[in-house]
Amino acid sequence: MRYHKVPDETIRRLPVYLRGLCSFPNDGSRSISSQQLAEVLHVKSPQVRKDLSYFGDIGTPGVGYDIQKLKKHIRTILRLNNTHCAALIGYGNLGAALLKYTGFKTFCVEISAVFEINPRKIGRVVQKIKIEDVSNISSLRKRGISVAILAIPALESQDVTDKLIDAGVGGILNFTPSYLSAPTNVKVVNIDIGVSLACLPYYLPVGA
Amino acid sequence: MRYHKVPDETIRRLPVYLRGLCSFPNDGSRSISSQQLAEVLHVKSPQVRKDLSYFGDIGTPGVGYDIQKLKKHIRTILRLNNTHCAALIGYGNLGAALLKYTGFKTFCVEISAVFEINPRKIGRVVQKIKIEDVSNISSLRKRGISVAILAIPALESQDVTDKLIDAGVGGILNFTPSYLSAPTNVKVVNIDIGVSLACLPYYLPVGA
DNA sequence: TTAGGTCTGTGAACGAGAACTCAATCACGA
DNA sequence: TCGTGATTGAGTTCTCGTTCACAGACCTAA
Repeated sequence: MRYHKVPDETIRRLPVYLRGLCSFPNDGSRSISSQQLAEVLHVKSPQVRKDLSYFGDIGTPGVGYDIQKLKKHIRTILRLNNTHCAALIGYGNLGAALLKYTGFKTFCVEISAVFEINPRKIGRVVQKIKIEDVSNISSLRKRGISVAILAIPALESQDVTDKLIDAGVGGILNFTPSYLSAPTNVKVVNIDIGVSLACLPYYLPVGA
Repeated sequence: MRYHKVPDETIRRLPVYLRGLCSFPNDGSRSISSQQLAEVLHVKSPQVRKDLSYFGDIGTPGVGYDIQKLKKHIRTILRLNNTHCAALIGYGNLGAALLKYTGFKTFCVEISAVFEINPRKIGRVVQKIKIEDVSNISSLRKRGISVAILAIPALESQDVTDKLIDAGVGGILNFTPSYLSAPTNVKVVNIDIGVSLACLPYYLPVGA
């Protein structure tokens, strides 16, 4: 693993590769070429090779990539070998949907704690998880939870973010429409649903 | 408006600018400089100027941008002047949350139709909207709905997408974890929640 | 009317990432 | 053992978008 800096875009594609591999017919051929993988995922084959080459020699020339080995390799790179526990902050409409969302399983991530500010929701048990007060966020460090999903109103987002950072959280998936200020060693990934939707009309044909 | 091609990234930032402007104190100063705007939105000021300059001379040198005029201008560019109606496909956990989501209002987009494949849900009325069968998607054209939000299982995503395209839909917000094949005149914006979350552990400090 | 300060618009430099290309490597069969 | 076909890994080129820097436009005030 020569240590050039790996582009963020590459990291973002790795889960896509992983999911593609998981849905690949496991029986039959044990190997897959960059071209085959590229076709399934709708990217270019040099892209696949370049992405994977950042992490050392994974494939074998003339053959391709061993499917099982590649899956394991990507999981190791992304640190998805053992199940990661995540905290969900905000049990509103979106929060409730995210808690039930099944798409995290592929990536060995599991929501194991839920926090709320609304006293009427605190204490309720949902999906076997007891909703806690946001003041309990400080306990995340000793519980070994270092990833958080933020699904609360914009107004409180920075306050809660500060609490999360204090509690040792190193990665935040931000569904709020606000910019979150955080130290460089904390990774924030933003999902701005409103903005994503607002872009669409621009691309509509002029008549519509 | 000299017609150089506008980068997608610029289009994506425009809604962010718009939201920033909306939350700006309307009273007092009527103008805002690129630097002020940049500070609020956490981007660089040349970026703001460049983005806006793609669409002609909007600001006035020595003064800045007239807030009201700029808002109107961005809305015009993004075609958000009059309310856009969108169709929601899939009333599962996520779909239900999206229907209640209030973040679309800022951008004058409103969900005005809901479709489902599950017969037990069809006919129910939610948020004043009657859930329809997916076969009704073909009626979207004459109803003037050209934007769709896709929140269904991955398996059916391409089928439904084809139906949407047949019905004249020109923009799709895709929450499914699948690649959607669509003609170039149809814009697909992907939100892959699983992938976004799966990226986070990579950035955690090595001990965690 | 003019001088000075402010801020935009834009061409040019810069940088990051994607695509291309090809030498090096491997499996396999003769 | 050697030759052939397939495929990777990585250096190079290309493309796109961001940042920079400055000329020119505008406002204000004297």
